[in-house]
Amino acid sequence: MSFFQEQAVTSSDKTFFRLREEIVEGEIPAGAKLSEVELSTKYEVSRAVVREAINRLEACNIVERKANVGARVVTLTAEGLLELYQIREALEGMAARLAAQNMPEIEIEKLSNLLDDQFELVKQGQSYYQEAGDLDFHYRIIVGSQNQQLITMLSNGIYHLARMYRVQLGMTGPRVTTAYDEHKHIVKAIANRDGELAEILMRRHIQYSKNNIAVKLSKM
Amino acid sequence: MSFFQEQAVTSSDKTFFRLREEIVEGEIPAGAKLSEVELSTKYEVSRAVVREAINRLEACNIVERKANVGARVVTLTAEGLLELYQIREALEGMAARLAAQNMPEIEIEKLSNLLDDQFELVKQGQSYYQEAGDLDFHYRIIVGSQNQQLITMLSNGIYHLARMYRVQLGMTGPRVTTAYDEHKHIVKAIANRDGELAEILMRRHIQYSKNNIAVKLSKM
DNA sequence: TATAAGTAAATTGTCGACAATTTGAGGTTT
DNA sequence: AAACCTCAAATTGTCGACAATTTACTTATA
Repeated sequence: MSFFQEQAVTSSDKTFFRLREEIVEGEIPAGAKLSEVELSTKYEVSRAVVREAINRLEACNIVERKANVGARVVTLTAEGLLELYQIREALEGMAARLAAQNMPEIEIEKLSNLLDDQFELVKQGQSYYQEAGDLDFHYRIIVGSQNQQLITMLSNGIYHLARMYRVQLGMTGPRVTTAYDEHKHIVKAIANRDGELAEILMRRHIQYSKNNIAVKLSKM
Repeated sequence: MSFFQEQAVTSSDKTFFRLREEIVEGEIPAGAKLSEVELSTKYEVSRAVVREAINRLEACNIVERKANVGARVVTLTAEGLLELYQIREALEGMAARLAAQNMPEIEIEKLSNLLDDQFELVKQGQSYYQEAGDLDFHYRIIVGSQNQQLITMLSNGIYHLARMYRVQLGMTGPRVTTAYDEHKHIVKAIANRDGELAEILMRRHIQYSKNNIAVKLSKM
């Protein structure tokens, strides 16, 4: 499930990862107060490491903090989710464009093979998409952009937040049907080194996801 | 010079702002080690405060930190600067598109008037651009997007880093000549509520800046 | 001499205690 | 009853000290 494995070396790292996991997966609900003393007793670490972990979560836009008052898990709104998808559209569109320029042939081939494998599952009736496969696809293209800052931005920031939104709004496992073909076309454009087309297709792909989510949200 | 004024309430805030200023403006040079004890004596605060400030700088991508070793100011490379401009192109392009959808008429008018004022200066021979005016222009469009996460991302993260690059690579006060016209056209597209054109023009505008910088870099 | 092992100094990571600020309850005044 | 103080409890912000780790120097050995 985790590609880019981050490894915890300090106690703060562990606390940060654990806290992020609990928030993203919904154990700690949206809007919840994060009490430093409470968490430090729960995790059996000092307040200082909890503080540092919370600071990092704030940097990820997962919690909001007010001076002298405290930190709360961000409250999720439909607008916030749509905003996030607009950002993803811009950044991942650019990633696809850059991947068409920079991604090594061998990586493109591996990505193509990955899709073929997934296609086998589709034929066998296993519903495309598992979320993991989708994540893997997007992540490989991001890495393929070879823009280090873009990679950091998307893997550290956006994805956890996006997953958090989906979990908390009850829309894990997005649309199953057409995404496979869209992925296919994107890879083809990258293989053809057609950056402009790759960007257009990726942006449209993300727009579809966004619309799909917007529809679900409007039924709530 | 500072639009979105952030106000420091805690001691950590002050230390963070001050440290960021010193780094961005080059008083603390690229690659410099940030010793916690040294800074805490220099600023006359505790190490905890300095630590928190450094953590925040890390979140802004202004310093890099290795566990049990310490934090250093990021070393600036030409590739890094170009990477940053690719990200700006994607995000600010999207911002322009959204501004065309969402920016209130009154704000568009104020932006247009701002450019007219600046045009007076150009006629009087005062070289367009001061950096401040350029920043103001871009910032207003970003805010006009009304995408809160995009606004946060660009104002907190990207801009300080971009300025830091320009200062340290000795390219403050970018190209003077054509930028005014480009700004004019972008505002016109926004006023016409033509998001697609606004995005294209903004992206091209940033590409020009990037190319301009790339040329300067190649002469070094 | 070059390499390796060992040790001391310096730096970061973690902790518990104290200071400053906010919050809420209770009482007072209009 | 509503608005406004007062004060205590709780929470966050800051601090100095100790623990763990890295770094650099010294010494030993091939």
